[in-house]
Amino acid sequence: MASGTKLTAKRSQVLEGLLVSEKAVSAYELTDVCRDTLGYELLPMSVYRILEFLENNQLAHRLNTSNKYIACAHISCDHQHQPPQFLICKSCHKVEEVEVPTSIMESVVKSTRSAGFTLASDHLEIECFCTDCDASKEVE
Amino acid sequence: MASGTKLTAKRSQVLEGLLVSEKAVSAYELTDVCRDTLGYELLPMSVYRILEFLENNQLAHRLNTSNKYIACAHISCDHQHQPPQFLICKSCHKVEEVEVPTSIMESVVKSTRSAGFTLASDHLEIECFCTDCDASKEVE
DNA sequence: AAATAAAAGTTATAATGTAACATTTCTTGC
DNA sequence: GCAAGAAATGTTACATTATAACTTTTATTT
Repeated sequence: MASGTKLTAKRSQVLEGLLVSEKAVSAYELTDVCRDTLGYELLPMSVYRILEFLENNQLAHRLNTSNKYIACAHISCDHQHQPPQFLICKSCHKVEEVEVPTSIMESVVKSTRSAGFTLASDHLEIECFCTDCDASKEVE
Repeated sequence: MASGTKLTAKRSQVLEGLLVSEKAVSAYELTDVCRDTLGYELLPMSVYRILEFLENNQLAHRLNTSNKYIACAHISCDHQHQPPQFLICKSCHKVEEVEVPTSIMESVVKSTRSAGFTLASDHLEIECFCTDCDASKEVE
């Protein structure tokens, strides 16, 4: 845990909510999960604040593509990882976290630099359909 | 233009609004631009609908990362392009549209497939800081 | 011109996110 | 231990983004 901060009871509750969700959830959905499934009373404002804390401490990721949150897949690891690449199902919000190959990351950084930009995100988000949702689409 | 649909006056107005904006704008911001800069009266609901149309007809892109919209850089082209990669300044919302190298796209598709997902998006979004905003950050 | 389809208007409301300030809880130096 | 300050959380209000449902207008087709 970084920078003199603490994983308080409330913060643990929100993290627990993320972990039991098993998919990306919005702050409001997470508030519901905490109350309905876990019995924790939290207001959305608190959930937002706590999510920000979890993000800053590498315990959760915010998926900008869908305005949802997910627990980091490497909470219990003590070693460094490559930047994550999130495969996000647009339909059911299931998320797979895979590592971005170094070669890709280099290429992205390169094209970013040559356009006069510097990278601001620690991950890539890819919008997908998972096997289940893809199959159900084909039946249409 | 695809599928028997028409670029009506209103749709042209919204596209014009996107073009004069020169950065990514939200549907509500675009409503303001259309009224204040161009003199077109449009309600946000109409703007949303028209943006959806423009997107379906490759005239605009929705940036999921920031819930904003931008005109396609290749409106007047008649040839096919590689999938675009958007470099989006988190601070001022300036957007650079560059082509995704084939090698990267292949790698992304590959890692997507091997995780059991299929690609659902026609572009990549990269969160960045542009030169101006990056510089102003360093001064802090 | 009547029937139909497409587009746009209108109203209401849902969902997502943040600002500002109050209160409570936790540290820390004494 | 306790007072002072810092950190966390509670609370209220509101801003922003987005969509649902229905009506009216405009365009197309026969």
